[in-house]
Amino acid sequence: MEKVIRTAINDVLASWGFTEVNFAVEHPAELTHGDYATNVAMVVAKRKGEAPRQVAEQLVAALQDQIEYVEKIEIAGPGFINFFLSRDFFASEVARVKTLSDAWGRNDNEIGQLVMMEYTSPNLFKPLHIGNLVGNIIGESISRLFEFSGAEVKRINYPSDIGLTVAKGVWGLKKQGGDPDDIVALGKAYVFGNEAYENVEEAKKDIDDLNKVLYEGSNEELNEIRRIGIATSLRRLAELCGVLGTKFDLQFFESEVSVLGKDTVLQHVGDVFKESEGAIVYEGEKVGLHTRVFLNSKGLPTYEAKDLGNFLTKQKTYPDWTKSIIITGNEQREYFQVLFAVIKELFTDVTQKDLEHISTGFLTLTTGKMSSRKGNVLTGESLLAEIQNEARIKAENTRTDDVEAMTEMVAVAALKYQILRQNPGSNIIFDKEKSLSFEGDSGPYLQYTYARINSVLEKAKQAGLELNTNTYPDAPYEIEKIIYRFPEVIEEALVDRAPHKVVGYLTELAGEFNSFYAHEKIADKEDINAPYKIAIAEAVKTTLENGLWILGIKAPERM
RNA sequence: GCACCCGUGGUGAAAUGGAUAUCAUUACUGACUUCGGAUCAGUCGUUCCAGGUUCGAGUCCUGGCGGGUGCACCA
Repeated sequence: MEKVIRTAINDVLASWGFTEVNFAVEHPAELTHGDYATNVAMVVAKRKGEAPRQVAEQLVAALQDQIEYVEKIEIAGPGFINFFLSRDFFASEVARVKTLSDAWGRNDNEIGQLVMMEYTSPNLFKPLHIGNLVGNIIGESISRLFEFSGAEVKRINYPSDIGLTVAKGVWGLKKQGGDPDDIVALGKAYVFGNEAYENVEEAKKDIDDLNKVLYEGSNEELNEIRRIGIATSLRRLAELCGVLGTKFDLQFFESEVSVLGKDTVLQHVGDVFKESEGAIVYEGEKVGLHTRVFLNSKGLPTYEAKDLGNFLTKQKTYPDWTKSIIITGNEQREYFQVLFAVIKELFTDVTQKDLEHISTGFLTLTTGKMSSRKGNVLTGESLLAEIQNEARIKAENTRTDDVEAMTEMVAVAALKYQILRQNPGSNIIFDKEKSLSFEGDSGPYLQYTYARINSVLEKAKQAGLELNTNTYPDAPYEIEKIIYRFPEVIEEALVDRAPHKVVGYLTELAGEFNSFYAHEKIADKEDINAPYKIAIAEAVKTTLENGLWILGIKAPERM
């Protein structure tokens, strides 16, 4: 509808000889200002040399009765043009939701795109970091937005299986003993190794040497410890991804890509890279960035060279890629600018495609309750576990037959909602109480609303009522004015890489539905509008279902 | 030191340069013999400071103040 109005306005502007006018068509904050509003009159007023209101009057005259479903056009304030949609429009949208069902909200804006989406990317030998968890949740949601818009998405995990972190873990296992097959022992070994590295000069040297030995692969015993530890970490990661709802298409390991990265760097010493103090560096200053080391003075590839190798490996695997998106914490923002500058300098054909880095904020807790658990650092795993413990209590009070499944559903919803409710780049202050409160802004609130609709629809069915969109009351319900906006929200959320717009929309939809529910009896046999109210309930259900899918939150039939 | 990001009710957030800054929560008030009260209705309360650009600034520019992050061999 927005596009229809936009096109109609552009046609009029073209007839006046104006092209490329940058104006907005949006939903006004106030419902009294109509369903859509535009500022176009104020934008062209200057170019046309007339007062905004005067321009608006001419536009309204030209548009009057020209747009289907627009019933009334008004001029307001300094020159806003407000469009009021007809009652039939809302009814036709409710009917459309029913028709489209699973496809409701989808578009084909990204059709033909092959998106390589890299996210989560943890350090093996170490419990899943809180940042990895945040990245996973945001990455999965943006992946789904792309898929909902017709793109093909390849989910890629790029775990670090070699390097200092692994060396610390292997060293810890050697020193302390412990079975590399045991995830708990692995975690302890890493903590031990990390502490020693930071505090004991001798240990630091040991670990650095061990790191080099692991790179070379020259010690069978150490190789074996590393191999088993990696397998253990990956198993654990797969478990967590299962709970979170992510399935990777591919995993590229640092150890696999590092040779390619190193060779590429060595081939371009002199033209792209320089030698400096025994290391091979890229001088980012020439493009307004900073210098970074690609090969250290021992000749080992750093994160930089490995990431270069990672990019090349991805490119080789998917030669037809059109977008490469990497999601990490925002402390790596400037780093990725340098990396992208290097890639573009090395491979000129890449400039035709999109390299994108999406950065996520830090997650901290409101209360000291979780973080102060003595000695325990907050990890992605411990956060999820804590939420699950609380969620279990709630799940026991639901109407479900499967408490374990419900616990997981509610816990994941609570966590994902809190992370996805705000702009990906801004820091998240996590409030466990609120996340599970089931009231207001929360994942479980959306799930509850969904389950409730389902229950009402069940009741209606038992009463022998059937959905029908042919008869409806003269005035549209408020909820109808929210439902039809879903596809627009999806489009905007993808363009802005902003799943939080979907969250905000669904929360408003759920709130509006609950209000509708409180004021109108839906399954009432005596009511001639009951079939239409059922259609509305059905439409909200479909919208919630599709929207929650974008967020990676499950919609329970009962709870 | 330099660079990047950020500063919105008590708290947590939203707002392609648009109309009276929105939502949730807290506190207070009110509504259930009800299709699920895990609900609904209402009241109180906000753009860090100083300039500038604009018909119009939370948003853009300049300068402060406050916070976070990054800046050579970690990832």
